[in-house]
Amino acid sequence: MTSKGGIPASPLPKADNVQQPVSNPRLKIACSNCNLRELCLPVNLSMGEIRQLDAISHLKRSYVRGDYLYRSGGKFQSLYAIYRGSFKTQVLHEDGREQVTGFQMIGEIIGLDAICTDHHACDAVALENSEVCELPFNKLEALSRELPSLQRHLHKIMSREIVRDQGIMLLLGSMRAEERLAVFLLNLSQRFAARGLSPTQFQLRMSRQEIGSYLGLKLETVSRAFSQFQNSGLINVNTRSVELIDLPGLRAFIGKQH
Amino acid sequence: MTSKGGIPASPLPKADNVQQPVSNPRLKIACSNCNLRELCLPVNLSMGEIRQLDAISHLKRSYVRGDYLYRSGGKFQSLYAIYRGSFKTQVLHEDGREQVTGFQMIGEIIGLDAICTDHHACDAVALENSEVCELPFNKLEALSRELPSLQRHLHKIMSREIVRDQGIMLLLGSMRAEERLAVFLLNLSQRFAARGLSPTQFQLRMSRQEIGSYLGLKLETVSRAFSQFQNSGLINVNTRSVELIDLPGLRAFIGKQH
DNA sequence: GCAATGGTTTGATATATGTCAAGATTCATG
DNA sequence: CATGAATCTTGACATATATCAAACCATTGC
Repeated sequence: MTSKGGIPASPLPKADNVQQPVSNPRLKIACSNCNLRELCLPVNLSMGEIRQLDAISHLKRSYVRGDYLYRSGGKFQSLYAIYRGSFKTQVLHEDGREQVTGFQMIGEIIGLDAICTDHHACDAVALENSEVCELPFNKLEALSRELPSLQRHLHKIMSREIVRDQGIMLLLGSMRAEERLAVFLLNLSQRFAARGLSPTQFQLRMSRQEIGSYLGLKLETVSRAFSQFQNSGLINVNTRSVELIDLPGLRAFIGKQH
Repeated sequence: MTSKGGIPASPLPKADNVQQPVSNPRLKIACSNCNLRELCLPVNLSMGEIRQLDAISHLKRSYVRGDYLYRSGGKFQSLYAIYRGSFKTQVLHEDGREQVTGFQMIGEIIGLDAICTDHHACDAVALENSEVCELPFNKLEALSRELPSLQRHLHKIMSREIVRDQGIMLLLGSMRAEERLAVFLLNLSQRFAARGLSPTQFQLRMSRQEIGSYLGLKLETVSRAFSQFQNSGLINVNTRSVELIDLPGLRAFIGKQH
């Protein structure tokens, strides 16, 4: 989701990874070295505990834009921690309608929707070149019975997802088009900031159509709202590159009448 | 949520509840004797395990319409299993906007949104005379480390909430007013059926305004949609008492153009 | 049983967003 | 570098839902 695709290109110590073939030192890196606090699993865990978690996880192959990480209806095996790149999740309705339910970036956990039925309830599609850490759920559950802090963290991640969804309900149910876009941009900004990236300048990894689907708007409406913000001097936008010029102004815009 | 207020008036064996002052036999009753399968906690648990769960839970006092079970920002202590009656949950935005995020009925678990921050992210308000079982979350977590089936069940409940929310996003993001109401009515119908109540005749416990808030519509639009369904012969509606005359017709209505 | 209150229905009108269409820009590919 | 395919922007117009308003109905408390 950064202009160069994910985390800074700090070299990954592949050579260290010898005595544990399944182990994945990248999980640790993705999660402890990137200002990700609270976003990924190993928070509040000791190094020993992180090693245990490492031992059950493994890095999956790369995905390019459009690749499916999983599909709705597919058998649930694992959660995935995004290690590089970004994904969208979308739900499908029988009648062909589809709705983007979220955009996930580095450090975020994906796949929680599948636990309740043992089958995925949505698609997860790569928005760019991406990699994930696979976390087999059975092993994760077993380990979290051993490690109360991991257990609590897993619960928090699920709860956070519920709260996030409630925020989107509020957005979809009671905000006007431009407010929705402002919320969207400010949320991206905040998430980039949490990753040590610029909160004011970034590349969008998704199309107007995908943003529209997420925000409950048509792509033309999204485009017009971008132009409107540009004309108001709140942002600079050129197709997918965005600069937030007036963050307080954007915040103040939400909730205003007209 | 039933016309007479929740579960059938089977007598509650209060007298049995002597040797364990904190114990709550009602949890068992609410969850194993009411066709609630999968809705409440003790599913897939042995009687011994249910007893352990009973031991950590206790019945809270009654609530009347308008009473708060908890408020946004309040300290998180417990989850609540609805034992009688029904609640709504609502999120509040700084600017005064509020949005109903769900209506919960007997057997459903409420409070999951609070885990991630240790503070409630929404209000829970009684829609009628109601009672809940309080489940102190620390104890629930400790017990679920002991009982893998309880652990899995807790995860499923959280995951189900995520999936439910995604369904509402789809509804809010891409359905027309009448479709939204049809989805709402069919969802109520299915939940009543799961409780052994009539799927076609029931009393609404919430106002047009509350339905509208949940569905992202104004109360007048909700009222018009009800009238429209009545005129089409799909339902009979008189203020808050509803009869679904043509369930297949209602289902077919969703996704239709115009 | 009546008044008062809050909730519901229905109508007339306004408005935000959707729809359709054309042109411009960007991106991918050979 | 040239070509074609996506994607994005902008305009004109259509439409679903919101807004405002009035009447109606149901429930509560006296």
